[in-house]
Amino acid sequence: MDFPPNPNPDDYTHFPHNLDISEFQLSDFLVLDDGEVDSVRSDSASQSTESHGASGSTGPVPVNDPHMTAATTSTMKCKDQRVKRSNKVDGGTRVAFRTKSESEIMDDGFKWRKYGKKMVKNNPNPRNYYRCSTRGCHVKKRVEREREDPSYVITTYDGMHNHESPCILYLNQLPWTPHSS
DNA sequence: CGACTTTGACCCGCGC
DNA sequence: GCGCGGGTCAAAGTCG
Repeated sequence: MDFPPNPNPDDYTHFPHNLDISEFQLSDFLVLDDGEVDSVRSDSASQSTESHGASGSTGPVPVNDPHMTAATTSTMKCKDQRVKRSNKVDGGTRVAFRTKSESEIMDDGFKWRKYGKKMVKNNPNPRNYYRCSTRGCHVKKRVEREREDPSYVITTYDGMHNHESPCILYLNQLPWTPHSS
């Protein structure tokens, strides 16, 4: 078995701890009007510390988002109509991360295959579509740069992985890892 | 040669 | 009903 993909050790030692990151659960606020978005996010923030980070990569982990801009919320609200259609995704779990990174490739330990690229309205930057390349796993993610500040990358995960990260599997095989017991 | 990326076409839901 | 826009498909090209 090959070493799991992690080509950007300088950018991320492990997803996504040392990033300037913000995250939110789209399913929580997409259906809301402008005025309600903040209150919901603030409410979600109270849960965030318990489930710190998303190193598990799959669970919804809403946090308060000091970086969230009006532009971001408007962009996300545009997705509302698509969400209604794509709610059939596995598990219905949808989590988005907003990270400050020069690279659009968020290495979260899983292996992704790109299946589409699209220019979206109100954003000069293309949106990329990825699907988990593990057989039987239908998790998808969208990656796009924020229009207002291209140094931020918005990554949206759809669905739950039905397998361990190749990273975890590899670590489990190592004799010194605590997972091996 | 298999896995992956690219990219134009197509499909579908929504608003007007 | 029609046009628009987002999401997906699939063929062709690329790479290791």
